[in-house]
Amino acid sequence: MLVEPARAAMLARLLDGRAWTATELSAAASIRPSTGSAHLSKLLALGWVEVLPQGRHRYYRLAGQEVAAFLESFARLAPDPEVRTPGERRASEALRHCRLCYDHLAGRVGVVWTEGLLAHGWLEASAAGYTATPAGRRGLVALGLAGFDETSEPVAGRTCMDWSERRLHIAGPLGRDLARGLLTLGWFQRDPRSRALWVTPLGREGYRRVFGRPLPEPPGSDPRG
Amino acid sequence: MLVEPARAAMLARLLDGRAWTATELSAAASIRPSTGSAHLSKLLALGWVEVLPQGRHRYYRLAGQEVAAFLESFARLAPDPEVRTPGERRASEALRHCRLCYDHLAGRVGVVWTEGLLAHGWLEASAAGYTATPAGRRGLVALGLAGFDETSEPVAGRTCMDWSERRLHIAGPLGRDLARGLLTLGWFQRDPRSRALWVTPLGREGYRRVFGRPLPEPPGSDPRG
DNA sequence: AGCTCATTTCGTTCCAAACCGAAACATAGG
DNA sequence: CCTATGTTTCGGTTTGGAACGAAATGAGCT
Repeated sequence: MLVEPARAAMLARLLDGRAWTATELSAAASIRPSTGSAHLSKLLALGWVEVLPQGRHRYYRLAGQEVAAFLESFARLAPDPEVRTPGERRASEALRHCRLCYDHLAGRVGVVWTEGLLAHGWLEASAAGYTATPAGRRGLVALGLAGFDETSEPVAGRTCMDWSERRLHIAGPLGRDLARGLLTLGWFQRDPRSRALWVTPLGREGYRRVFGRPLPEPPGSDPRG
Repeated sequence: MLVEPARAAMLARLLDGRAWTATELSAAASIRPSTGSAHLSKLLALGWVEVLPQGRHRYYRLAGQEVAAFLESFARLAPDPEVRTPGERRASEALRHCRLCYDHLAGRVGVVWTEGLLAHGWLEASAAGYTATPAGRRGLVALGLAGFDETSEPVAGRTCMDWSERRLHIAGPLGRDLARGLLTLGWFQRDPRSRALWVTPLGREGYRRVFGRPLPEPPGSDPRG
């Protein structure tokens, strides 16, 4: 059941790709830990989440990309939850602008990054999705990203349909490595309370340097250059 | 809710891409029409199905390819429903062998058709999925398929992940036209009670003629040549 | 108009499951 | 050991919604 509010809230929390404790997930769903535990054991039985016991904590995370992709595709179909307060509006807008879709960039920024890489010849469309070109590997390594050097395996990625933009963006191993690298580089910063990502000044400047044009600003932001 | 048995049965029935009356769908779910009507109005409110009133009948069908793709991806994640009786086993095996996934071929046969067309150079992988090559268009037209002549729009298709085979196959407009054409040609025949497709002798012979090798038989079938 | 049949609406019953609090269990740390 | 904390299990309450039958609605047919 996906429309069950408590489970939906827990799964939404897990969609940032991180592992969360049972108590944290229960809090995210505004229910008591005992109730949350029951939900988590159901999700565990379904095989949608997996658990990593660490000491007295039990960290839950999504069981894999397939589950994440399924949940994202559900978000694309489900009617937008009602947005009432200004705070909710801001949060929703932040998600549409840039977020983690399990392990890769999504939202407006994820899409323009993907399309920029394609236009730049750093990414190539293949049967199943995307592949990094030799020029792209060199370029990414030059930016300081690890895991794209020539000696390693050919890095492939699949496509992922964005529920907010309704356009394709890069996912799969390639998308994951790219997002990881850009986070490590400090071009993006995680919102600790959601799966939204904030573009740092470093990231904005880096995008302009690589692609020769400014990164789109989130609507409603201060329109200074 | 997708695990609700009645709704799941109705949606499974609709996954063959056809439109069904409220009574037929209720029967497929083994519930009374009044109960079925309540479910259908919920699905309607969600935007997952749409209704086409015709006389005193109201024909329901899936609201589009996105919904169908979502339901198929759910089937890929959900644990296989328990198969008990020999009849259920036969039905399940028929679905795995060849079925309609909303509007295009799926199952083993859908996958080998796709891979055959690719190997043959009639289909080409592109960014978003597949495109028919000029040679492919000529070949398909020569087989008697409509809608692939050179003068018409370039026919593009997207990929669809098969829940039973876990391999990609051709969907989208191209996949739809291909399935329609092959049905019209009499190479496949619909099972009136499910979304299974039966390969006719014509279809078996046609496949061998085009691809130079026999179509895989469903396991457990009579192994005569 | 009167009949039939498909569908929906309404009223009601009933069960599954969502929820909580208390208690049990497990692990970390003093 | 003993305590503090995170998690699950257990009982019990409550509620949402899935189900049915009866009646209302609406479209075709004669």
